[in-house]
Order: sequence, then C-alpha cells, then structure tokens
Amino acid sequence: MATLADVARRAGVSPATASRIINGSSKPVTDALRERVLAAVEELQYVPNAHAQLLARSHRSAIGVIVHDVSDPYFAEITRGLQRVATDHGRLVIICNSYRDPVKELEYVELLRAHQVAAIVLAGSGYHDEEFTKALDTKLHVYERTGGRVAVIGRHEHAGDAVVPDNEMGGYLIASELYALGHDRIGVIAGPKLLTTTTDRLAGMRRAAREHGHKLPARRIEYADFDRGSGAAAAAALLDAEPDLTAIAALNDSMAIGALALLRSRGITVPDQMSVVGFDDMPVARDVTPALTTVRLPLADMGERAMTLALDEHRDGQGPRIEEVGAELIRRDSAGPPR
Amino acid sequence: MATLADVARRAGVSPATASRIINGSSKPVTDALRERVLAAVEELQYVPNAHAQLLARSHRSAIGVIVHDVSDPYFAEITRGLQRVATDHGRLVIICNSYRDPVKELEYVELLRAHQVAAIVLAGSGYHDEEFTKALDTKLHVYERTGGRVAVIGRHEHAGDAVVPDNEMGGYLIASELYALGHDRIGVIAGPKLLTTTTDRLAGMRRAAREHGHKLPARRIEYADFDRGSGAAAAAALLDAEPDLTAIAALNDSMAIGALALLRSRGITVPDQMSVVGFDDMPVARDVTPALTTVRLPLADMGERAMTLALDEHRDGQGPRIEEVGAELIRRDSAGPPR
DNA sequence: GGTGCCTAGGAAAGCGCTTACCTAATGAAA
DNA sequence: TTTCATTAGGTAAGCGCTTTCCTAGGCACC
Repeated sequence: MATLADVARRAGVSPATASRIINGSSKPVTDALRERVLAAVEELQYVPNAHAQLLARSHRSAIGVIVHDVSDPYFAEITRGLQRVATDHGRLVIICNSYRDPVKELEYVELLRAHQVAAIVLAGSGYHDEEFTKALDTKLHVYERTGGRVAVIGRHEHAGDAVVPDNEMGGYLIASELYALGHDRIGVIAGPKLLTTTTDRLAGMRRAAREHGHKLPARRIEYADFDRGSGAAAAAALLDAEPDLTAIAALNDSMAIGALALLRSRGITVPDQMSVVGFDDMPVARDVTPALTTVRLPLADMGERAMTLALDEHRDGQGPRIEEVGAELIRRDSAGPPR
Repeated sequence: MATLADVARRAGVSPATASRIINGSSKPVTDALRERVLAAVEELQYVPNAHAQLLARSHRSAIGVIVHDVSDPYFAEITRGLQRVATDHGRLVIICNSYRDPVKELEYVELLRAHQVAAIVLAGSGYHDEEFTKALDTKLHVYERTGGRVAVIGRHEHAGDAVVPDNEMGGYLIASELYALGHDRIGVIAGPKLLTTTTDRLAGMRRAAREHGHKLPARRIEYADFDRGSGAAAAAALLDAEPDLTAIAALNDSMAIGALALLRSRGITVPDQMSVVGFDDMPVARDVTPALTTVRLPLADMGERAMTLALDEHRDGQGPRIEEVGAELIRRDSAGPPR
C-alpha cells in the first residue's frame, strides 16, 4: 500500500505539503507542486489510510446506529430516514444489527465508542430487564460524558434525546376499531414479552377494552417473535384454544400476514369469518389480500428526526429532548363487522 | 476519553503491560498486575481507540460490502448470508448502499480501501457502461494487488472471485412456463436497461421464445426500476399499448406485485384474465393474492458462498473462481392457461 | 541598501496504540 | 560462588497521518 510518504517522495515534496494538497487545507500551495503531487497520487493509486487520518485529526465524524435488524422492513424504513439526514450532513453511518440481543447491544455501544463515532443512535424497543437497562444506561452516560451524542428511537428509559412513537395509542386505535365494529372476542398476537414495545401496544389495547366494557384475557394473548412464521403459529394456537374468536389483532404487520396465511390455509375467510388487523403499516400491508387494516407509524420520519437530534451539537444542556410521534389508523379490507 | 496511558498510570504499570493485559497477548503477566490494570479499566471505563489499534497492528480484519440497497429484500437476503459467514469468522462487516449509482460504487471501493478492509464484496448487477466498468475493474485490481481480496455477486465482468446466479436460465424458465401454458402475447416488465441483470434475464426469455417459435417484440417490453411503483406504472403502460396481452412477466417480484396491484385496481382477475410471473422468490411472493409464480434464486446461500470466497486466503493464484448457482421455477397461483 | 512583513514550504511533534527488543531479577546448573 | 537460562516487565520505535511552529526567500517601503 502506498503511503503519504511515498507520494511525497515521488513528487519531491515534504509529507506536510502532500497532505495539504491532498485534502485541501487552507494553506496556499503553488500550482506546480500541486500538480506534481496529484500526479504522484494518480500514479501510485494512493488512498489515505482512514485510521491514520482519524487518529491524527482526533475529530469524530461517523455516526453509529444500532438496530435490531436492518433487513426487517420496520428498521429498513427507519434506517432510510437516518441515512438521508446523515448523508445530507456528509456523515458516514455505521449500522449494527443487534438481532434483539441485549448483550450484543451493549457490545456494539462499546464497539462504536472504540470507533470514535460522534453519535450513537439506538433504534428499537427497550427490554424489560432491569439489569440490562441499567448497564446500557451507564454505558450511554459514560459515552455522553466523554462528548458523544446519543439519540434513541422507541424507548424512553434512557437519558439521551429520544423519538418515541405512540405505541400505546396505536394499540388503542386498533382495538377501538375492532370493538367499534362489534367484535368482543379478540385474540391478540403479541410480540416478545421482553420488549417494551409489546407491553405498550398491549396497554393501549387494554385501555380500549376497558372503555368498551371488555377485557383482554390472558388466554387470548399469544406471544410471538414479530415475524411471519411465528405469527402464523400463534394464530394457529389461538384458533385451537379459542375457537369462537371473531377477530385477531397482531402487534405488527409481519405477524398479521402470517396469520392471514394460516387462516387461508384453514379456509377461514377474512374479513367475513375473521377480522385481522396489523400494526406498523409496512409497504406489503397494501399488497396482501385482503389489504391489511393497520396502524401507521411515520418510520422514515422518525429516523430523520432522531438523526437530526443526534447531529445537533447545540444542546444547551437543558435535559433530554423527547419528540413524540403519533400513530394513525389505516382502514383497509381485513377488518369488518363480525358475521 | 481515557487512554491506555491513563489506565497504565493509574495501575502503576507501563503502557506495554497494560496493553498486553487488556487484549490478552501471549506474554505472561502476574495476576497482581493483571487485577490492578483491569480495575483501572473498569474505573475509567476505558475503551481502546479502534483506529489507533488498527493503525498500530496494521492488520486488516473488517470486510466491506457494497450493495445496491440493504433494505431491498433481495439484498437483505444476500446480506444475511454474508453476515452469517463473517460473524462465524469473527469479522466485522461494513455495509455500503450504492443506490445503484456507479459513481457511488467507485467512491465506496475507495472508502473501504481507506478503511483497510481485508476484503470487498460487491453485490448486485453490473452496468452496461464500458467506462465505468473499466474504472471499477482498475480500482479492484489495484486493491487486489495491495493484498485485498475481492468477491462479486451477480456480475461476471470483474476479475475477482464471483458467485453468479443463472439469470439467463431464470428468464428462460418463466418464459417457458408461460409458453407451455399456452400464452403467446406476453408483456415484459424489465428492470433498468443499464443493468446486466436485466439483459441476462431478458436473454433467457428470448431463448425460450425462439424455442417456442415466438418473439419478444420491443413494444411489449417496458423498462422499470425494480420497485413496486414503477412496476405498476409499467403494467399500466403495457396494458394501454397492447390491450390483448394474456400474460405479464416481471423481472423481479416487487414489480410483479406492483403489476398485481394495478390489475386489481382495473378489475382484471389473475390468473383468469391475465397471468403474472415474477422473479427472485422473495418472501412476500407467497403472501400476495394470488400467490406469485416466480423463479427462486438461493440468495442467502449466494451471500454465504461469496463471503467464503472473500475470506479464503489460500488462493493458489490459479485465476478467479466462478461459482454458478442455479435458478428454480416456483409454481404458485398467479399463472394459468389463457382464458 | 537596510528593515520589516508576508508567504510557501519543511521539520517535527504528536494522535493512541502495539511489539520488538532490552534489562533486571530470579533460579538452576556447574 | 560463578555462570547462564529464563522470565516479568519496561523502553522506545514505529503505524500513517495532521498541524503547529519555524525558516528562508521575496517583496515593498523608507
């Protein structure tokens, strides 16, 4: 690998001059030298060593992002928003998938800190795990104290700035919709029990139930993994245990689609024999049949806002900023009155 | 930020000893010192500066991956395979989205080189652009010459090792299926004209057409962008220009789904009034109605194989290794005999 | 022609770490 | 007792770059 010294030698200048020419410092340099150096760069196919540069300038620029899984459409959408803002500011984004593993999340915070990122954005649900939450909080605080910026999406239990979707309201909206349509025996396909997102969405559903004089009995709740396969399995379990259900609410669209697939395989028509609602309004929700009634969260927008918070250096130290974003019911064809 | 020197000072040892303890060198160290150093690390919340480490060891370990867009399910699946193998080998993966922009692709090769990655994996179609292809090839060669490893997925025009899906065969399979069902007026929703993937898949369709004594006239081919929206638009254009089509073949599933949506909006039933086939067999293909007949490419597997090639240091210099992977027709419900 | 000021370019001191090499102390062998 | 391995730990030289500070030359001015 050619180094800056090689380039300088070849051009017959000092490394200092070569450096100044190569990344345009404010120091003026004669055109003759400039050309010689640029020619040397070209001939040697020189690319500066990013680590050496970062070390020498000791100036943080990249942004670290920790998500559960970028290939999950939910996070893909958030990431899109994050990237857009970062790119506008000329910042590089380093993405880490925690695959919903708290331990990995902690490791990644450390890794990003080691890589001297200017900010860490943490997207995805929090965990019901006191010990982990405290550990993460400590790590983030340490990072902030040494000049790092932190922004979280979808969790409120940490100190940094936050963008929090109104999961509770979303749960309230889907449940209210079903009760309003006349359903009262509603099965729920929830997400992992460990996640606060699951709890929050369920809480909203419970509030709607109370308002409509109903309950959400535990036997009508199945916990799954926020993916299609487990959604289908949970739907099967629900149907077997409670054959008289008239509606199924899944706490995300992937699981709702899994449920739809299962119902189809059992010859149960939607929405005639069974209503189904999802959550998140991912793009596919429009393409399944029947098109999914769901709740929309402005995911890309949330990403943009979180990145904006993370990049905003002028924090006048007046405590964490919390931006709440609303949920919106999207009525499509998968929910109707009970037969 | 605490540095190694701080830790050493606090523990009353030299930086060398601290370094050896912190990342377990082979040098033996007394337990007493070890404990003092570890305590200091804990107290100072010390995290080594990754750039300084990388610079000092000048030993490349991370792997760079350039894809068109990770949030596109096609690349998400490939990336999953790449990550799995990389993780197994304890390698960090840096993912870059080129958004199908050749210029960005070149820039990212440079960036990854600057970051001293051990290998670069380039996934996604090649471009019909002589100048760019040559420029990329040069850059990759330079990188290889300085000890970097290169593996590409889905393009054959570069020197490194390659995993190439049989796009031509895939095109042949979907077209053959339609001809066998009795269709002869087939509309094609192609991908961007600039991409070799588009050309290859079309070539396969043309071969099938010839074998069945048909043609694929240019007026029945619409070029779109491999996404849902443009697929729907292309379907509309096709229908308007050629009202007597009996089948539409889209060169990926997203566009096929877009076409399905458009047909539904026009009240055209699938497969009765119109057959539709896709390409790639993304997970959603099963969930749309009717379930999509398509061609499966083992995407995650391709990712695994490419990463394996990239990590394999023992190249005995016997030229690039090319691994071909097959395409498989998946019959579902969206294609049937013409009415 | 001397003084001072501005300028382009170079010398060198780091950035935070790793590691080859050296040293001092210990114990075993003679 | 002397000699020599052997060992734990320290010293210092980089890794490849940036940037501060300095120098030497050129110019205008008196």
